[in-house]
Amino acid sequence: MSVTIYDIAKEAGVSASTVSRAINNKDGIHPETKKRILQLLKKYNYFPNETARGLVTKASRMIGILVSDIRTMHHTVSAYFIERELAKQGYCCIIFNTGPEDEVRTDYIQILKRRRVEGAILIGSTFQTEAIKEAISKYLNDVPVVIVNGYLDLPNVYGVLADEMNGVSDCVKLWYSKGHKNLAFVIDLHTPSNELKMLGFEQGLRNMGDKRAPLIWECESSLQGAYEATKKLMEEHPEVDGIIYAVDLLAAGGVRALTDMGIAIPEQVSVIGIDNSIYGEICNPRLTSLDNKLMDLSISSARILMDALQKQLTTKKILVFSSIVERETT
Amino acid sequence: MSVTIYDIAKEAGVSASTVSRAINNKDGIHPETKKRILQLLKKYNYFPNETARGLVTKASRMIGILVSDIRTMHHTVSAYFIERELAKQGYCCIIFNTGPEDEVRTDYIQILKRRRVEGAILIGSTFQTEAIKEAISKYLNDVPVVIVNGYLDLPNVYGVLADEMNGVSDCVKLWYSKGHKNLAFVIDLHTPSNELKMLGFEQGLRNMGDKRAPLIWECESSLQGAYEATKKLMEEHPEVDGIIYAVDLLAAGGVRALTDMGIAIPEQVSVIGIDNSIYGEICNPRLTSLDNKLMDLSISSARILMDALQKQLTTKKILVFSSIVERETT
DNA sequence: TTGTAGGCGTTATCAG
DNA sequence: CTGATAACGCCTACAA
Repeated sequence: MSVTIYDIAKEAGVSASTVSRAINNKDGIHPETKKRILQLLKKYNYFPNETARGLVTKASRMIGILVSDIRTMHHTVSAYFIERELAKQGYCCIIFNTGPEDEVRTDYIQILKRRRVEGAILIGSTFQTEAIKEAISKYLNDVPVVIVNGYLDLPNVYGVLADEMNGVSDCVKLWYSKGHKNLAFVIDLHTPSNELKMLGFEQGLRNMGDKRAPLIWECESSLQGAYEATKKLMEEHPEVDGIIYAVDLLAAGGVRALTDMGIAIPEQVSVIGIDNSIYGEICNPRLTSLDNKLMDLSISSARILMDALQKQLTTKKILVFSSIVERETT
Repeated sequence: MSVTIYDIAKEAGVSASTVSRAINNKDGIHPETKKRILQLLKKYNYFPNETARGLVTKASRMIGILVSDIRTMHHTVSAYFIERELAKQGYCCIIFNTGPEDEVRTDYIQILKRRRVEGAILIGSTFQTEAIKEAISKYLNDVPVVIVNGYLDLPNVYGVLADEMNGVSDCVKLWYSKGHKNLAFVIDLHTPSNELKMLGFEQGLRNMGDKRAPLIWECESSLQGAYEATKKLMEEHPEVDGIIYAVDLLAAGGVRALTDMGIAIPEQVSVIGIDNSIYGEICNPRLTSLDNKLMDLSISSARILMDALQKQLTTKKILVFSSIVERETT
């Protein structure tokens, strides 16, 4: 089908090895010969078959990316920066949307193995499960694996985590400084990441000397879910004057509910989201949000993977600090 | 490194070909032998090297996806559905964020060639340029290529397009029926897709018998850009009572500007976005939007690629109808 | 039913 | 400086 190194060799009247030398510009080849070959390569639009090349060099130069659903805003952003960073280093990414189930994810881990990826990045704390740990140690134990916002204790696994726990704790502190002391935390999925945020919420309250039971409020994982949950929350707990949502999208639904109820934001109820995403800017009033530094997190993940690939010892686990971006809802 | 077919063969006391037969469950192998081999495969966590396999079967089972920037909401959605559809068929996607420049994109097309992808999907009308056409005919002429929302006249290129032109024209009609007749179209990038929307706007006006010059308003491609442009638009053209934005994100910025100016939506100014994205639902009031059926478009793209791969003749170019989803801004 | 031999497109290691 | 030759891991005749 495609033109091979042999076709070029024949045309140039040399051997395949000489052509190979020209392609990979190794020395030990006559400049004239090289020039002649290079012209032919261009003439025939020759491109080396990376697959064949990888077979002998034992390097696929492919990285596997697993993500639950790339449409989730913060995962999209991660995937973007990771791809950019890896492409810069000449790697290419094969991406799979795995959904939430461990069995399906295990299948994809096997697929990555078959494709002989040189490394993998799992985006999201939900990959932090026993089943995934087992799958990695069984099928993907000979290449570095980085988890974005998660970690598994395995020799070849690295973790880059957002310090959302302290971030949320800081949010509580901010509210106290503004006189908002009846706080609620609205959570959708109980992912490891969200659990940590919740912990931060509880710790924040304790730090402020609040002895009451923290008000944790469950909601469906959607704009509408947050809308309804917020309405119910305010009906049952009219004293609430500060709500933090596990992610910006939920906060947007919450803001809408409060607005519809005629509740003044931020005077009567102050609102904070998490992710510092575009959602927060579309929201009216504009959302104050905990910036978990997704870009840094993602780029670091890619870099750590690259370091691990070059056998440079890197930290197994790093933490990236979060910071509050204040807008109009606080 | 990884265990090979030979390792298994040696352990099982058979030849490599017998192992191969067991793996690809071909007949002409003793059930007992097969069973024994299968056990060993499991025991050693053997997985065939797809790369090596691809070399001989001449099938990489990889599809290349090129997208300007996957963070752009409608492209994210496309990439998601395309990946899901292709994965279902056992293909894996290698994705690159190319940015807008033709030279860079040409480089990526070459990379796809080197990787010997079996097909490619280019997401976005901006791939509809002469330079890309040339690159495809030069480097990627032996595999099917599908353009999402675009088309190039090349034997191996297929196009799946949203009928946004008629969609926008329908928006104009809708407005007329509601008595809004001083309309404006706000555009950021002059992509082929946006140009078509603009054409639809102009045609819609003509259909209504409007002889005035259509009011086309330029803006920067961001939430803030749309915000500022809208303010200026309303200052210079206070008579405007209907604005359609090239994409939802811009419309969200516009809605915000109108709200800040104390303009009643939709009574005083009616607003329509395009894409029917989550942005429209976060926006307050909720955005009426032209649904360009991105999901259908994307799934069709993947299906057409699959059909083309199986040499089933498919239409070179299909059109998917858009429809208006009315919410609170009209 | 099984094994042998050859080849997929490259690179690497030797000789020459 | 250049050319055989042997891998890389797998599949597919063809032969046994």
